Amino acid sequence: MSALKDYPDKMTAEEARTFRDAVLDIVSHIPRGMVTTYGNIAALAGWPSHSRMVGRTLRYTPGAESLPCHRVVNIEGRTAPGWSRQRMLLEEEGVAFKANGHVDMLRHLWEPQ
DNA sequence: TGCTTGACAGAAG
DNA sequence: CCTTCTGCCAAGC
Repeated sequence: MSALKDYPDKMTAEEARTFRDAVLDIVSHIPRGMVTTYGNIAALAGWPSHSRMVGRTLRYTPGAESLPCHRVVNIEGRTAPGWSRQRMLLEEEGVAFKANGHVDMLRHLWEPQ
């Protein structure tokens, strides 16, 4: 039995560039007052197992600061460790946080069709 | 080449 | 709810 995945398991340099561009494009389309998750972005970009790469891309790609990357949280609604300003930015656009400090995902999760 | 480190996800205790 | 562990995979050392 061949255990083939429905997506490639490793990226070529060119695929990595395509992935990065897709991630940045998706992030740029997140509406005000909404958030999405690393895993969701990775899946939309065509690499479902690369959620960690999404975070890496946003953190280290020059120019990502000009995108609404504060609207990216983990699937539980937790904000990025060591970036307290993220919560501030989200609250400014009306995103509600629960008592446990997580984003209320039921109200603010954005999932494009 | 091999081990460690994460802006993750999910499960376990 | 919180911490820790495992699986994941590119990057750094």
